[in-house]
Amino acid sequence: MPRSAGRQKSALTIHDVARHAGVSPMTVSRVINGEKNVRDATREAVNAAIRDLNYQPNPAARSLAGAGLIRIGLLHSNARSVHLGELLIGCLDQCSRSNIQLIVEQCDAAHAEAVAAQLANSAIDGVILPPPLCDAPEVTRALAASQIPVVVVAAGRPPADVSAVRIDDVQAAHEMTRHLVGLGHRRIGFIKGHPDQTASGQRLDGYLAGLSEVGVAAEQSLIQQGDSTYRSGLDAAARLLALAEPPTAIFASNDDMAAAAVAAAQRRGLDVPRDVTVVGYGDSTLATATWPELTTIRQPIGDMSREAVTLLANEIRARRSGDEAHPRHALQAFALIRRGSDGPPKPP
Amino acid sequence: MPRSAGRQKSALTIHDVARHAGVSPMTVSRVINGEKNVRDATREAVNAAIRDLNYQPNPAARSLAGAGLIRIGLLHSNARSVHLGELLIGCLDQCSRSNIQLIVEQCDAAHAEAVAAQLANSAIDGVILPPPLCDAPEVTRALAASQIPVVVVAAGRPPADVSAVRIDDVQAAHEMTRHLVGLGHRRIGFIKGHPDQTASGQRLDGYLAGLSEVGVAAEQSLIQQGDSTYRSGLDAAARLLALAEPPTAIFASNDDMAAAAVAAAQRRGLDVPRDVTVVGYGDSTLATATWPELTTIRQPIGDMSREAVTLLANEIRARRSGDEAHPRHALQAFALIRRGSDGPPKPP
DNA sequence: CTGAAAGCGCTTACAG
DNA sequence: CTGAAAGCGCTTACAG
Repeated sequence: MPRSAGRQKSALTIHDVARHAGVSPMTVSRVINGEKNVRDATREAVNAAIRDLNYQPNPAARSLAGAGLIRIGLLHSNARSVHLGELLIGCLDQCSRSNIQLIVEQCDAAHAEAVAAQLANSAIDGVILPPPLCDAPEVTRALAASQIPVVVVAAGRPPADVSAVRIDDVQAAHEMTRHLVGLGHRRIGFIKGHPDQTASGQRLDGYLAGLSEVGVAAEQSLIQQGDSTYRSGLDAAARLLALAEPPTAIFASNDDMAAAAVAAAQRRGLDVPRDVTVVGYGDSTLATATWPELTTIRQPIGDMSREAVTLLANEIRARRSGDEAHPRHALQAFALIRRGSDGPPKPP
Repeated sequence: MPRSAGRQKSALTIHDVARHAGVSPMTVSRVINGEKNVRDATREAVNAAIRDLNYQPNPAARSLAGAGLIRIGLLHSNARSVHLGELLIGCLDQCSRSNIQLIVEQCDAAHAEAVAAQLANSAIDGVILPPPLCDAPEVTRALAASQIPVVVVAAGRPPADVSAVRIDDVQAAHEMTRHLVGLGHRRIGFIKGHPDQTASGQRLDGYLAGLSEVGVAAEQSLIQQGDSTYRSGLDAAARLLALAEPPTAIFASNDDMAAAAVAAAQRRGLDVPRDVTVVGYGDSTLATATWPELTTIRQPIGDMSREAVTLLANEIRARRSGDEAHPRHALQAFALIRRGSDGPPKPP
């Protein structure tokens, strides 16, 4: 008898994979869930079968049979953020691998308590907090009050009592400064980010370390305050370039402000990078949506999101099985991405 | 024996409701699904029990047992796209409402066939195609060959045989042109988008219509070809501004090129909008990550994504129940967002 | 380290 | 109009 019309074209199941690999369905399940007690040879055979057949586990079945679906909330402050796309791709990817349900919610710091209450009430097991929410004490406090585990992503100095995934902002900014010095720059301007974001301070520290490493004294006039927006970068860069002895390079602590610094330089008739070098930080979508494209520090937001999901899921599982859940801090590798906005200082 | 620690707090089931109402679980299922053949009295008893117990059906169980979970694929060409965040937010939102699984996959037009094959193989029921994939014939053709229903989002001229959600690009560009004319502009430059994107042609048509409406003849030199990138906008705007009689306003057919046009003007020492007006199209994240912020046409990408999911789900359900599925074309409202980059022409 | 059995909560297909 | 049986695809708990 044929399958009824309403039925889906039947997808592959764990049994197909088991048959293909010559093991039991149970073993396939173990491999899928990354359990320990499987011989390497067996594991590889199963993985090969999964690849061959292009098998994908049925999430409904996993939730139904499993120890309870994990539901993770991703709070963001702004749907227009330049990092949101990558952030979502990473979270989604890891969630689908681990059969975790992702609930995405918009949240202003102002309504943190209401949102936390709602999350607690709708059976959310944990929350991921990207910038700038990761640095909003109202939000982390409200979540802590509701006993909801949290992992902050890309915070400069994450609170000790919540999990975090980040890059070493001090090191990264240090390396960028070293790169600039290596190019021959000695007068390097710096544009600080929003004072509430803990990463801003870390990046400044890295810049300072890079300078002192080669015995260059920091100069107050070369360090200008921005607030992470394009507009603030424009003003800060203008101040820098109007200096009696302007910098030969400008290091902005995010890409928005770096793009603005490029614009500010060009407005004064300066060519980037021939007349002045400009570098950014973050490698947001903006870094390649400008000209010249920005030399910048790549924060691997996608991978950081993936790890955040994993950390959070582990913490949730530990809690469910009654174990104590210790917050973990993970550091990921950054990279200096060289594009078109940097070069040696202009010969006098 | 107690439930194992790992198990979630067990929720109410259809059996609890059945017992409470004095019927079989099957009857409860019928009531929940609004089937016809249930006596009114029985139906009411069941509904009362559902209310009394505050019962909520388990979605995982329904998907597993039922006519099959709907799985929708979202194909994107680039994780760094400035629209991806909003697009994902919209799809995710609608999918969670309708108990649909969203699978996000990266796809180059070059590997369209491989991706289509993989999707067909992994039991994806339908695919959403945002720009620029919506205009890639290789992709739509490969999907059609695999019999996978498609809905394209934000295509200028969607193929007649696939569903589509879009705004009226001709009208929108027409309205923007009318706005510029209303401000007093008569020499309006236009930067065309990538020739492969069907929306580019539509936007040009709207611009032309707006001009002819007030009896202004189109001028070839005022219409410059771009390719939708920032870089191309820079060059096109430079050509426009170098004209013997330059335009008093520039209408770029996307925000990337508009941001570039602003930069090009500023590089020539022109103030935007005092010396020259620049407007964009799309309201991408870029529109507010520049200065002045761009006056632009808002494409409601979030809502368009939501509707795309709904359209696709309906088409999938129709197919499954053996009905013929007609592609539908939905038009959403655009809006002219006025920000800081437009003004009246500079008095001579 | 691996597998056979039972069952997650619901719906389908059939029988009355 | 209603119900008893089987099964969706997976995981848990147990046994070896």
